Amino acid sequence: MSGADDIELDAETRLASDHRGELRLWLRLLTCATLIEGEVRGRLRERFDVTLPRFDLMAQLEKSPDGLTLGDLSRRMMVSNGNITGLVERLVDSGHIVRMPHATDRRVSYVRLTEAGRTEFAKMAAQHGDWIAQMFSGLNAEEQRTLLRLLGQLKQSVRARSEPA
Amino acid sequence: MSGADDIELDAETRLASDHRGELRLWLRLLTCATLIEGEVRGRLRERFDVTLPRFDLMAQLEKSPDGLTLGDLSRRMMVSNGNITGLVERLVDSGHIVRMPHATDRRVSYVRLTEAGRTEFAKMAAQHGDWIAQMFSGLNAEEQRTLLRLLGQLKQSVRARSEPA
DNA sequence: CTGTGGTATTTTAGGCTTGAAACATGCCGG
DNA sequence: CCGGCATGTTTCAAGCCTAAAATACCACAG
Repeated sequence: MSGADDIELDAETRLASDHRGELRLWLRLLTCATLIEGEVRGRLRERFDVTLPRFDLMAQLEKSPDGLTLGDLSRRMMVSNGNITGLVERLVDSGHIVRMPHATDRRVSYVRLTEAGRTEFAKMAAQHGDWIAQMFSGLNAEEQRTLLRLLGQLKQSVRARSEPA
Repeated sequence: MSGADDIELDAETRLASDHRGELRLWLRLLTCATLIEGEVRGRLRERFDVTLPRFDLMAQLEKSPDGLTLGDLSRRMMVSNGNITGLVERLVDSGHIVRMPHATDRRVSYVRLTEAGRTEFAKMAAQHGDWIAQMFSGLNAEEQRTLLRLLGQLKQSVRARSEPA
């Protein structure tokens, strides 16, 4: 690909390869994500002395009371396998989660919240929801719906053009 | 703003503290950012053997031909000071950028692209623009405008509710 | 001058993250 | 049974990132 006969400047000012609009949009999206993430990270650390990746992992487990394998976690959190190994190790050390062997397949290890982990997570999640809601409160219900829809489209668009697996 | 009379009609299903909609929106925003970032990171590594943070730093310098201080970089890239120190060190080692002392203030150090750095960056930036444009191509011009506007609102909303400095 | 408070950068300790290679098992055709 | 390929997890080296403390310097009041 990239053939691009961008030699000719089409119409008047805009070259065939002028992607400023999309770059601007991407930059703004990234700024929003970075701002929100930074805010959440700081508050979790201050008020609960927990890191964002740990919180995210616990959130995944909360949604799956029967436990998840490390591979499940890796896919759902969209991070590498090796990353999960370390995260799980630290959360086991702190008593928030436990490992359980798979009944028959000795390769896989399930992981789930402990009682203490679930209790702790519930407190954090409640606050977390409030923080997020507050940060999005500058958009009314319809604007939120529109944003959700457009981001859904974007997600599909990105997926379609990245890993056509 | 924020008024949100969510009292009405939450009689049965929706509690006052139900922030599922906002959480869903945040999750989707984060997914989009993660997907795009991962895609860009992978391609930069494969085709140019460069990391995303290095690319980002060079992009900032490209926009400021007269150079930037480490503090400028830290603020614009929204990362910590210490992070910039290490990033700059590696980019100096690889010959992409150079440090220049401030004329009178010996605390500050300016940094700018070398000729080689600028040339290398130009190649990367052209590709980068194409990748981004392609990933956003599932949205038409109007949808992109709307998304840009809503993200702008979100950005303001987050800023207003985080650091009222 | 000289202390005092502020700004720019670096250092430090710890944790997160990746991609690739190594391990450990499971599965299956022959 | 057994070799070979696939799958799940860990290890490894390198780099990214943060918050906080330390360092270096400037400016300015006295």
